[in-house]
Amino acid sequence: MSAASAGPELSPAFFARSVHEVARELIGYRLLFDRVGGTIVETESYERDDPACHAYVGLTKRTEVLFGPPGRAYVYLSYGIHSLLNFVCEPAGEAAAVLIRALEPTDGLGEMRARRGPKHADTELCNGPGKLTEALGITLAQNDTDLSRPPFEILPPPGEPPELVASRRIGITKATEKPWRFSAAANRFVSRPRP
DNA sequence: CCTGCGATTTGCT
DNA sequence: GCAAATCGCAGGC
Repeated sequence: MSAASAGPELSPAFFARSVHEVARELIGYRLLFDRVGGTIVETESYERDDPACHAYVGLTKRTEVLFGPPGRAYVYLSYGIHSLLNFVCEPAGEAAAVLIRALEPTDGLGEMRARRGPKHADTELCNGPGKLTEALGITLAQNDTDLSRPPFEILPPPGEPPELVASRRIGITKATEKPWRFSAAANRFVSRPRP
């Protein structure tokens, strides 16, 4: 366990370490956006020297957020449709991020259904990186914004963090062998069953 | 239960 | 010009 959280507020220093460490520790934390959100149950880590990471190509207009200071949101458009939320990690000049892949909804289920559609079961509201941003109302407007300030709120687990499972990352074609997908064991809100 | 496909935009080659 | 860190729906078993 690391640390450092004196108050309920999560400081940028939390993100200024190994992206894989942060990705593991985030499981069990609560993520809220405008008071809507839930417990993080699935993450993936991407590092600079990683062919699957956007920063692999170096510094461009798109990746400058990744090369910037830790503790910011990196939001980009996937398949022209979905906004995917990442937390920028490691000191400025490095380039790494944690992709938030699934939440167990705890707050604002009504608003989530208003955005996602009324017929979704609880387990289908936030069980995917594109689904959770839609449920929370996160868009490209949040790219390069500060995670330690409203409307973002990231809170440590109230008790013991859940047991972790590491497996291969999903939906990528490069560096698929890396075990950098982390999820809460036996949790029904993950995006897909683990191997 | 599972597999296949279209949607729709951006960023880099 | 095309691949992409996805999703929902259709259709088959």
